Amino acid sequence: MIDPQASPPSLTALTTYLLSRTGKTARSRLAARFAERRLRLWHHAVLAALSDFGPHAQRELAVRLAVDPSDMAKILDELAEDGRVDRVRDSADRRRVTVTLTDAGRALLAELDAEAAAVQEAVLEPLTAQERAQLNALLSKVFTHLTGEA
Amino acid sequence: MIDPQASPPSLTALTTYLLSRTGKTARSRLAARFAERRLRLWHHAVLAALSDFGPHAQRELAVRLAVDPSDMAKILDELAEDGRVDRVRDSADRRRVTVTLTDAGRALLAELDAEAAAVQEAVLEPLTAQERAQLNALLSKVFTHLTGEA
DNA sequence: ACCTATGATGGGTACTCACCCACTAATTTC
DNA sequence: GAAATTAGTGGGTGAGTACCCATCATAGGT
Repeated sequence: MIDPQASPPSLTALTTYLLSRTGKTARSRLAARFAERRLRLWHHAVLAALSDFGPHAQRELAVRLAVDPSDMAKILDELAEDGRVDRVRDSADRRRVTVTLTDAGRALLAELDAEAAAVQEAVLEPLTAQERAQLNALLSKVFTHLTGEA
Repeated sequence: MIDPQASPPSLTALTTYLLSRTGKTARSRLAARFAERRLRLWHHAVLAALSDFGPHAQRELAVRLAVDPSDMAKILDELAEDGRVDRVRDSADRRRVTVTLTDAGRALLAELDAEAAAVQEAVLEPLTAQERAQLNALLSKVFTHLTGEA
């Protein structure tokens, strides 16, 4: 019987391969948890953006998260349906819709954050607190480099 | 104007978020390079597995790389069409097909490895050699933990 | 020899995801 | 005030992916 887990060493030697694989499992694990609530990762990102930056016009949200405005509308539909966000027409510019986080939205965000933390705990389990800090610092460098160069 | 690069801090604080994002860009960059050759990442993985472990029966390859046997057949179709692998019926068990890397396959693998190295160089550019070694060691721990627990 | 199990293959399906176009309403420009 | 621009929305499309099933040839068990 062949061990399915044994990936080719010439691949596991690549840091980007490890990055890709571990990132993928982390994302899919969280996505699976969210799916039980009929939510996707974008819902979490939108709630987080609203919490971090305050109310947004829809288009601003879409630009910030690099999502198609049309898709953002659909995501907000679902969040608004459950009362997680409020959408109110801007009285100054009646084309715009200002999106605000509701209390229910804040509550949901806290739950989703907890889910994310739980997944992270499971993924980073073999690392000490020091190593986790190291990893985060290294990845932050890479991330800002990647997002900054585009 | 809103900066599209500015992700919510509460997300970038999550190591798994950074893991997911950086892994995704690394993978998609390499996939884009491979696509120019009409290849996908699986082609690289298959060639690497054949190089690292030697000839395989098709099913063994599929199990090892966790790919559906049906999909493996299609991948090998494409590699065989360009003469990158040889597929010969096993004379002992004529159901099995033994897949072997050809010289042309080895040559292609070298090129794909170079592409992967180039992408990795671009992604990890801001890190020193020491930091890269650290990152690789940390990710290796996480990776073996994740693949081992399933 | 018969029955069951296995390897390879072809074909098709379901699902996600990013993307794009058309349309309406409202605003700005000239 | 007519024309051009912008915000939001609905609808649809195409690529990519992971499955799943049916089939055929071959082996192995009894």
